[in-house]
Amino acid sequence: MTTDETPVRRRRGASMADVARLAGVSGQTVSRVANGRRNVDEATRDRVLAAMREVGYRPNSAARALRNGQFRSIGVIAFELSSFGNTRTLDAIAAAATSSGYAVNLIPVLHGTPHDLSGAFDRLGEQAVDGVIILIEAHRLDEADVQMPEGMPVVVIDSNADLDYPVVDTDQAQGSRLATEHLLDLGHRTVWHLGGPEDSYAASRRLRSWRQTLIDHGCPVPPVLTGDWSAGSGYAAGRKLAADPDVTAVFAANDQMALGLLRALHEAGRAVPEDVSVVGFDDMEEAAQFWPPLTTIRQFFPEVARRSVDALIEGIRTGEHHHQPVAVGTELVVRASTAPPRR
Amino acid sequence: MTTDETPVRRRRGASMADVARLAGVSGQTVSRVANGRRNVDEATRDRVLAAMREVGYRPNSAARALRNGQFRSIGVIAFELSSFGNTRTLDAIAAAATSSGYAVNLIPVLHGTPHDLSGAFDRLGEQAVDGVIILIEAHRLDEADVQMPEGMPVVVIDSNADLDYPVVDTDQAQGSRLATEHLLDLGHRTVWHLGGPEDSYAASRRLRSWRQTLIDHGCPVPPVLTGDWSAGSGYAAGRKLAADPDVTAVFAANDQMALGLLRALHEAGRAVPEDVSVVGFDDMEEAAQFWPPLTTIRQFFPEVARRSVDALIEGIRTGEHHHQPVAVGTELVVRASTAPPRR
DNA sequence: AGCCTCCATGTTTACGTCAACATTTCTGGC
DNA sequence: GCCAGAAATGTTGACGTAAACATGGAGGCT
Repeated sequence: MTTDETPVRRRRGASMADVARLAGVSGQTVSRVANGRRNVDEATRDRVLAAMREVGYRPNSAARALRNGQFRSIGVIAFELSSFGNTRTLDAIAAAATSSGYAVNLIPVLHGTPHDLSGAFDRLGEQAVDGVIILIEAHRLDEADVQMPEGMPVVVIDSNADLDYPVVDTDQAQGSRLATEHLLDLGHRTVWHLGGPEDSYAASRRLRSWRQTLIDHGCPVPPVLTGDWSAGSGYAAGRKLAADPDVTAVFAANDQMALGLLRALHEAGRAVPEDVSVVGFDDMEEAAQFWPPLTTIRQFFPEVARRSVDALIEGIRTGEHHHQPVAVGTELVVRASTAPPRR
Repeated sequence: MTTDETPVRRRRGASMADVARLAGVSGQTVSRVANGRRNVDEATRDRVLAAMREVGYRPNSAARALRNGQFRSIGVIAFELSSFGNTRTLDAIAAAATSSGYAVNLIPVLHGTPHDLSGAFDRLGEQAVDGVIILIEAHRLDEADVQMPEGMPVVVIDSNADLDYPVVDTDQAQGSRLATEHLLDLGHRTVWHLGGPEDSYAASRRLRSWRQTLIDHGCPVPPVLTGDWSAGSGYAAGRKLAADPDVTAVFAANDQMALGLLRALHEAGRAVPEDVSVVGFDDMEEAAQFWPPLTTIRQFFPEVARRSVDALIEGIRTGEHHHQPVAVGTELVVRASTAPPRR
């Protein structure tokens, strides 16, 4: 597997020893300056700083990591970023990690089969990371017969609280309830649901909460249509919904599917929101520019990311983790795609 | 800056020495097995492999990096991933890098101000990376007074060939020409342009090529509207375009702005494509589900990423780089948003 | 037999950093 | 002016790995 003889080229930057020689001090003093220790004489510090600048000194993170047993880096395991939510979350994780002084290692899972997933975890053991955030539907972890390197702190962003790892996620149930109740409050007799893939916990949470909300309000529970998060699948499902004159309100499990749904409704000549009201989930940036602008449930990705990173760093520092799942609330954003039903 | 005394917890995994002891060989033999060298006796290798499994040995990448002077990791410097293109590119870079045995370090630039940018590059010197792919509009690099750590291989994904670094990018000019000619071929008298931000090279390339194409075909060149890539800015510009009855064909510099444009046209009661034809750029996944489905220019992000990663690894290996810019072609995808003009 | 070669394996060492401990220099009190 | 104690600075060694070099034994050739 690793048999190729790579022609290696050493990058040879200035080391502490070089700086020390130039500044006429010991390497240890350079180390102290580099780490902002205060027990260094002002004049000495300046001399060292000048020397650093002169030789273009950069700390060698490999040596530092070896010495300290820490990389100050966290790994993020994710499928293709194509999904809007994952992208936003990753972005926010990177920001949060950076502000906490951690680097981010992106560990892609190339094809999503259990085999590839295991591959990602195998590689993980060799990755220069102190901990891992998993951005993958948890059920796939089971499938993949995954073995985390022993002692590797982990945080999972997912709604499955059964896991053996700390879990952070958007409060899917609350968001789903907000969406459904918004439509009921407008006077719709009931709300149809265009759900995400069955094997997604996020999707099943949204579905379950939608159903429960209908039951709580004494509304009939229509059959569920299922998509795969993509706009294309939303369109396919939308064609069926558009053909049914009973449908006056639909809650799509994400904005992308809602987009496809809108297209299907337009195509069928059903006006939104006059004939059919539509609510999405995510509040992706484009949702405000859909036609019509989409009422949706806003997720707070930065908050999810912040909490995940903090929990992970806590785990890295202390070696323990809180199994208390964290749920981040959502917010209803009302736009033009919802209105009372036509009488 | 780095004065906090962090309570450090060592992660202590099995090392080569542990494996060696258990297998009754020297550390060097373990190293040979770990690296797939073939000059190890079959029986010995098996013994070592068994010992590795028993103690759960994982190579320590810090030690390896220190020893070899290489991290087998590349950095990707990017602004917020919000832009669709960057996300796709990052995703593809991660895939390409992984398949080449390199890890990916995501280095976010938090706010996009010159100050933050310098921060990213300062940190860069300490990052555990062998090279860097820059996913930032190149002109910002100038603004930021950026100093790459000496000898750090760099590849820039951008259309500015004036840079001192190897450049890889989509062939903006070719794509722009495709879009414009498609509309002219349909019989439109001329094509309006909704451009990206002025300080973006990609945007200015698309704009220049659009203008040149019109000139080549002897068409009048209408005034340019300028957005900031966002769907919202597309909407704002779209309101102006929608108010002008002369406008029958618009080429938007990306799909997101095209989405906002479509909304503005709908709102103004101008039918697409009957009254106005619209072409976008990118072919984001949702474009096929816009209303109407959007004719657009498809970019091949995986190709761009592959080329970038290859060029970077080449630079890492050899220490030299080819200044030959790489331009990846595009493809016209015709959908329902374009049609001949109404006569 | 004597010698040379090839191959598996072992030993030493350096990569750059920083904790721990050792030493030197300064400060102030009497 | 002397000494205790604090502050600044130096020395040593270890983190885990792998290249370079060293060793030793098996087999082939004359």
